[in-house]
Amino acid sequence: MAKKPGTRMTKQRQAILDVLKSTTSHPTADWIYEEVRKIIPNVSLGTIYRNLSILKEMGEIMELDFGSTYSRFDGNPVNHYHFCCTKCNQVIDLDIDIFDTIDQDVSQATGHIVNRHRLEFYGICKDCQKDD
Amino acid sequence: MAKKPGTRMTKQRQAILDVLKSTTSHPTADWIYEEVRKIIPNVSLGTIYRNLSILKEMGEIMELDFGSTYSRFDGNPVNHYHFCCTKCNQVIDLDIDIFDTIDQDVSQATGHIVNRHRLEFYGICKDCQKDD
DNA sequence: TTATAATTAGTAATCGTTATTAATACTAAT
DNA sequence: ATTAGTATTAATAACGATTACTAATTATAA
Repeated sequence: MAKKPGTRMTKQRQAILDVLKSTTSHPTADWIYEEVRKIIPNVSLGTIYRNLSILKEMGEIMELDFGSTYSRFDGNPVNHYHFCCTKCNQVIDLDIDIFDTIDQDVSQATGHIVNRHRLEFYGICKDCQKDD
Repeated sequence: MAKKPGTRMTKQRQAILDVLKSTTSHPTADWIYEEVRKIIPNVSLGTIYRNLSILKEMGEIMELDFGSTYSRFDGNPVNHYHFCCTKCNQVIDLDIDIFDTIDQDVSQATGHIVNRHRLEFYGICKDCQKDD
């Protein structure tokens, strides 16, 4: 873990990271807040947001936004693609290969420097197809 | 234009649509508000939001969200990809071919019904590379 | 025209997120 | 150990984009 000098790994920050690393459910800040409260009952919501921001800066986690009014967070910082169910709003990791040359392709074609890309699919998940 | 029975094309709605169709700059609701005010000075911001929502529902426009706290809107409802400059926050249309079979591919591989996908690239745009 | 319901302007409320502040707790140097 | 310095915290207030509400207006079809 790349530790910037001066940063401390507090029990709050560790708990937030642990919660995020232990799920693949792309939780919201509020869900993380509730989970961390089970470990540190008087943790503050502001602490959740501040640390999520710091952990993102550190490259430990990713922030996702899928057209909702709120963000979701992903404990896996390595690029991967997502499927979003427009019915139940579940976000599912996709196990498909990354287009690893596409950034360079776009860069050459356009002249913009491309650092990363994101790809998302929208539709109805397997579960939601059952209950129709 | 697919017109749902009961919906009216008011001058406000028409103005909002005109403003959006006449730019490729992916404006915010607030920018659209300022532009429409030049035509209808006492138009309300709530009217902007309500109509953007309705026009999106009608398939006339698209709503974009790029990790900001606000949405951007696109007068071109046909799927296309975007480049977002992380320095100046400009959003640029990309003239690259759509992966038109990828939705089916993911659908078959996962069992989820895939209706659409979005692909975005992030980096430093041509303009911002100059002023370093 | 007229009746009906969609739409509007204006404004208040909502809600996710961010900023503020005084208190706390690491960390390193004495 | 004791201190000084500073990152971090809990609690709470503030913020800003968006949405909801309401009475008045206006497009549309009969």
